[in-house]
Amino acid sequence: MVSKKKLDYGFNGYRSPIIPRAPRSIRRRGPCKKLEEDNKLCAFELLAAVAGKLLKESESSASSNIAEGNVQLGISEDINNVGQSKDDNALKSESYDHGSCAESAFIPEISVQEQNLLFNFKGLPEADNDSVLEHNSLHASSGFLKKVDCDIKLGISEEKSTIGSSVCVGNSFKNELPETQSEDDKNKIGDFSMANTYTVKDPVGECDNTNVMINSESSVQLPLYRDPIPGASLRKHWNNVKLGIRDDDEKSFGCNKFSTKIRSFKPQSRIGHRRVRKMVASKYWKAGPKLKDCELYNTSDGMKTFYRYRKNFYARERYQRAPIKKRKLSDHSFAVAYDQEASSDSISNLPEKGPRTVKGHQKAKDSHVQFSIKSFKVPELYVEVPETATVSSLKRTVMEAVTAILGGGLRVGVVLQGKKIRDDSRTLQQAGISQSSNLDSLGFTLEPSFTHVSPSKTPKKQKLPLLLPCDADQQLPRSPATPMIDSGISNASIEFPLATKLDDFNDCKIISSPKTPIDAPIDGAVVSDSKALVPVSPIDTEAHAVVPVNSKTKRSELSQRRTRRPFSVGEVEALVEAVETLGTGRWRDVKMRAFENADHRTYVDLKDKWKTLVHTASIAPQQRRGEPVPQELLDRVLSAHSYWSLHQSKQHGKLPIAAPKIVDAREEIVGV
DNA sequence: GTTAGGG
DNA sequence: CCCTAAC
Repeated sequence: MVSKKKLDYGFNGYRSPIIPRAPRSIRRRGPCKKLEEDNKLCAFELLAAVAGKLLKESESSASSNIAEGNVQLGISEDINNVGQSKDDNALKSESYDHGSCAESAFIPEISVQEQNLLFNFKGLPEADNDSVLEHNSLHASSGFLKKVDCDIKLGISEEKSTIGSSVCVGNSFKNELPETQSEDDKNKIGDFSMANTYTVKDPVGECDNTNVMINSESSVQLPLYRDPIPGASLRKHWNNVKLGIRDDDEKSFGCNKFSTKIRSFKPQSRIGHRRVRKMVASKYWKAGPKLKDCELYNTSDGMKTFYRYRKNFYARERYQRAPIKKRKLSDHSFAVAYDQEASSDSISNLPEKGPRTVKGHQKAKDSHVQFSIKSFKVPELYVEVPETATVSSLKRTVMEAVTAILGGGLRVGVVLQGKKIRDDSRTLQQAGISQSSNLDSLGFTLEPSFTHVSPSKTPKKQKLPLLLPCDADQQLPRSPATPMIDSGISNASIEFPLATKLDDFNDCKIISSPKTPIDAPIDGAVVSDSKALVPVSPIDTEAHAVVPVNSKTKRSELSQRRTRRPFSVGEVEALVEAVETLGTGRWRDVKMRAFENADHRTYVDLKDKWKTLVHTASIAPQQRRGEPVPQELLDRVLSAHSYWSLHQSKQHGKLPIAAPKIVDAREEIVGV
């Protein structure tokens, strides 16, 4: 075997050849397998079926009592939970086992360590202070039949000494289910309620200070696609994300307002219906008229993104054969645990306050404005599961999709009057955010910070630290957020509650109202019929502002271009080394050999790098840019390149080219 | 899933 | 780096 022979390729001596594996080209290649897709059922259909059924059945029940019932259910349930360990407080997946809303998944519960959970419901003492607890199902329901809003506020007030930022996570859902409802449905709804509710022991007590609890009108949404019309889009979103201001007159309707807003900005629409109809053949779905209107975001870009995710899922699965444990919602993963800093920086709104970029920086006496973010809408997710998959499997799949999005890294952006506030060090005052000014124009955005989904195949490999605490043991599709990108909250473990709102169901209808004319175009643009659903992409406000109307930088989507990670000299060397040995055309092997642990370097990257190296080596040094690569390496690049060009690495397991410089020293030896 | 190349 | 065709 030639492989064992030592070949002298240069003056530098031998290099023990490595026995390369047969080139992939001659390795067996399985026939195309591509039907998984065919065999898979659109998860939506499944979900839709459930939802549709639910709705259908509920069409005959009265909703008014639902409202009340909800609250009660919620409360009772919650009460039981209160006092339990935080783990117990954590979301229970079971909580949403019932009635799934295809449209969105909500993670109703919240588990915040050591936090105070405030469940506002009618009757909640709002007096002792200025806190304004708005919304509330009961209030709302009384005023608006059929609407039930349960808001949960998580008051994170760490001894007033800290920022006392409180994030109120409200999961408001409205049941606009018509008339009556079967017992079953009630139960379902009840479940939602329960899930959504988390209660409170000491309602306002904790807020008993000068803090003003701002109504959580804030809603942050990750739009699936970018709105072609910048301004419009922005406005849309921002408006929805405004901070609630205490308003006694309206306190009871906070939720309603909120929901309305949310609806208003759903891009959606008609196309959505169409799409749904197409996608979901389910009779149930059809049976659920209300659902019809649910919007489905869909764009080719989004789909792409999705596929990207999916790819990852697959990849992960492949490497982590171990069953993916259903993630326990209980761990802080999805808990609405906002890092203090993060929350304070991006979520809280303090009227008059000094610098507050640092936790604990505040004076206790500062008055705070607390506002809650009712929910973060989870971008549309698209999952596919075989018809034969188990429900559990479906759940897991959805969970993974969600996790991929949330876990991929999100950061919060603050937008004020259409402008993104980037300077994190500025105080709210400096940034122009004060209660007296334009809270209405204040908005928050969720931006994906995961620039790439790491194709990491080595689960064991440790991920970047900035991930959530629970990250370690989680192999779920979570990509290490790129640190650089994560500037804002890199060290924070922020978890956005997924919220699945019943709200969405109802929204559907309301949504249909031609909210933003601008939506139209969008809809029109949506053509893809494929069932992909996808994670939405957050809008890049900045881009919006600047991009011309047609601009549709696909990049702005979720599928952001990975951050550039220039190869270091060391990497180049490793690459050269590997290629010298393995030859070109075997990038996967090169990857394994030299970049096994570099999750961010895919074999494609290596291939590309090699390509550029060859180019670089071919051009005059003056024309080269970037970190200079030692000429020596470039020489080796050329040598190896020419060598392997002559000896197709594919033909036989070739020998490595050992010596730099003198490449063709003895090519013939390689034969055989 | 990999490769090879164009973009 | 991305995207894709081709394998």
